[in-house]
Amino acid sequence: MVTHILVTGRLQVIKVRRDVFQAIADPTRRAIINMVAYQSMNLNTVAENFDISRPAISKHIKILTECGLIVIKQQGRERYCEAHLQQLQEVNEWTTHFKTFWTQKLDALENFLEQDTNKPTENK
Amino acid sequence: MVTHILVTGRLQVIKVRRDVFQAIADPTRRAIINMVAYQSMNLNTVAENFDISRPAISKHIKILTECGLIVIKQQGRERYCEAHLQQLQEVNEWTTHFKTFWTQKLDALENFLEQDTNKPTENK
DNA sequence: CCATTGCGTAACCAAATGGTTACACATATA
DNA sequence: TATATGTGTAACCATTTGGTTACGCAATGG
Repeated sequence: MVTHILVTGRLQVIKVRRDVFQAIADPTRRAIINMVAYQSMNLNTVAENFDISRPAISKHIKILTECGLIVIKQQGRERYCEAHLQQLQEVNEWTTHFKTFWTQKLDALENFLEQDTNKPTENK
Repeated sequence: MVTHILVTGRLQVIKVRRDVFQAIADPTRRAIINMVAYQSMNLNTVAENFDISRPAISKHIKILTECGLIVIKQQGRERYCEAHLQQLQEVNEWTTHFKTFWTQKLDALENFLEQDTNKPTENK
């Protein structure tokens, strides 16, 4: 079911059928994205880079297409995976809101914290 | 099992037992993060803002603590959820790598795409 | 001291996830 | 035309996920 409709740039309508946060939760899918980001690649070539079976990769790619991160271009019997990573903007913006948490080292919160982390009391 | 050990700022060691990408995949957990980011809140108060049960929220918060995004401060019988969002840096950086995908509107790829999206042929 | 509040957790459950093997089928290719 | 290649998908499976209710227990407050 369509959960979002976003219009990017020039009337390019992308129907998102799946939460992009959930799509990138899986490490294999992130690896696929890294792999095809700057070089389109057919499905079998992608699959050869992993230990899991070709159908498993096929499923992952299907999920990525469902949220628009990958677009398939059929070419003869081959299907090329093209990265369309505009959807990652949502993730980038959400995390950017919290950028102060890792850029400001010594805000009041961390000062407070350091009081109990001075002694690195540890667990197992 | 500990999957990462990161040292931030001043010898503050965070043991990450869970992938942060997976932790933020759930919309409820993202809502919790938004809620406590700038104002610590005890668990029951967090739970009151959701339709799901208090134990369900408790589980979500446990997951968030397992990847270091939230730290619990016990205060009497109450447990305050404090946001420690440094881990989101990993997500922010990964998505930032692909920023050109949504900032450069007219790279060769999109030009090509517009050829087939000019007519918004549609599906349901 | 007793009731209430705030919380963790166990036990349970349905659905989603991530993998597999087996098969079908269209496109290349010899 | 026969075979090999590239791929989707069905059927199946174990595990994980996200929720519930029920219970226990320490801290608070009357």
